[in-house]
Amino acid sequence: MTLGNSSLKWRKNLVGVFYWREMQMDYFTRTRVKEINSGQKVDQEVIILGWARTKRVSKNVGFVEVNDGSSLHNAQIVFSPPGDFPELERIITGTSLRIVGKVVKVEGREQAYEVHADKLEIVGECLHDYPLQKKRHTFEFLREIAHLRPRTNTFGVVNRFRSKLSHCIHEYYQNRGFYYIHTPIITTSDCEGAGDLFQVTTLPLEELADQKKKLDMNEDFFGEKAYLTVSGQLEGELLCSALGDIYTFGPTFRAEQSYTTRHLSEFWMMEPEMAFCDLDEMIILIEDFLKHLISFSLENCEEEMAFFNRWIDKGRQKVLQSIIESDFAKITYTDAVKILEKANRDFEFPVGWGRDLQSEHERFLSEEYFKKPVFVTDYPRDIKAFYMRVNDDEKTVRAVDVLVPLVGEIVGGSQREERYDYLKNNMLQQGLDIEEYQWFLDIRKYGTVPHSGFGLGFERMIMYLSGMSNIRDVIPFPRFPRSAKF
RNA sequence: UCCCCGAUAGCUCAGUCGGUAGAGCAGGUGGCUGUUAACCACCGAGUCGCAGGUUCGAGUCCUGCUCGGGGAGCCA
Repeated sequence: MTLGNSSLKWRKNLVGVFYWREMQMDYFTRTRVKEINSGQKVDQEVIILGWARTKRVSKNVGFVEVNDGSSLHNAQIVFSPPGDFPELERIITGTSLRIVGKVVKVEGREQAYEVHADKLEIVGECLHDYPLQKKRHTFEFLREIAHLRPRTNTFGVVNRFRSKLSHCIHEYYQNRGFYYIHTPIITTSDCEGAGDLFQVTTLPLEELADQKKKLDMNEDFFGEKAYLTVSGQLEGELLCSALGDIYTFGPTFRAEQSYTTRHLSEFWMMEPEMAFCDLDEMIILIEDFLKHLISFSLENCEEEMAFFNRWIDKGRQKVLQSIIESDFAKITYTDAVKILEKANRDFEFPVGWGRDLQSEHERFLSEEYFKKPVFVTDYPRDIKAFYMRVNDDEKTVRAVDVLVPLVGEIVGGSQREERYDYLKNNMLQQGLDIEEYQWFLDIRKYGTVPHSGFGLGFERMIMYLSGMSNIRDVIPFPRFPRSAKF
């Protein structure tokens, strides 16, 4: 294989750790497009490694816009005269290139800097059936070519934003003394109260199906039924009982048959768990945390936010700005029901104390009544999970959901039941096997402390910040029923 | 799992009353211009999602299936 004019002579260096080529791609010495467009390299000779986005060639001058993933913006490469660069003819959108040239500051053009090319090499040709055009594609089409869609403007922006926001989350918690915990992906608890699970097995299913034999789970890999986790919370509680403040941030799996714009079968969730922290204290943290993510986006992701504001959801920036300047709304479930009952509104589903809030109810509260994020607390005990702390009224639990316009529930959390007897009773009432969860009960026996935690849906947060309306478009390779390609 | 909508060129779509297929973009060729979603001319490109039915005749009407989209439930 030939890569442009560079030969592929590899040699081992003296240390024996690195390999490099003599006529290499200049990985370490190339200049990123982002640096060129920020004016750091004016009048210097640079090497650019990237992909052609568009080409315009005439008799006296030609232009190729090159993107290398470092930013939304392309470098404009100028070829003058085009006849000196025969490789130009072979360039179409998608072709990978190595260009050597000089950075020049220009006036009165769309871009402030250009690169006047001295040398052009084609690294990899792009076949003519390349499905990505210079024009806009529908997100539906791009989902079908998820292997190529990262090369588009929107998905470039989304993926860079995802990376920055992940980093921001780690930084936020690390700066506050939280420890990052890796909770298990494989679990044997079959009822964490958060939905259907994917079973993990090494049993030869097709063979067994033919034999019509009764399954002996003792022969499976773990000697019992195992699943992919639906939450790191239970293990998180154990760690928080030792380290004080911890957080998890990893993939989470739900096997529900959900076909909506805000559900995935595999998504990323961030779950902090705080010892000696009650619900009201946690709510202060949640609001500070969410506002931090918003102001981080506005201040440190200008390129991304400007793109979202222009192409995805006009006015997004203004909405976010107004949210960090005001307080979140905060009501109890009981008051929320009263508001909904008085709303004089024909809801499809009835409103009533003891019934769970439906999507349309949540939407009404966050999008119309409060028009901003709202904490809803103290839900009826019967509709919430066994581990939530029971209030003195014995009817409600110290749960909290954060509802936001556009996305719905973005955070769900609670103060945990730290009293051994209460927790045990709840578990019995909900039909859980006490023996299987003895480890979870044990921390209530040995120096129990009030503690609280919540889960933030990472993709939903990205949706909220960006205005992207389908969760399948804020994760590189979405998994949902009947779809796990790429 | 339930309800609604859709599937026509590589992409985005049009296709009237049932009469055998069109545009823009992309690609090719040529031209032109410091161009910038460049522009102009010409060219090639289609088992109209699949299977069956009604009809002299189906992209168009009917049935089933597949796939895609939206909504509901479940939740983050």
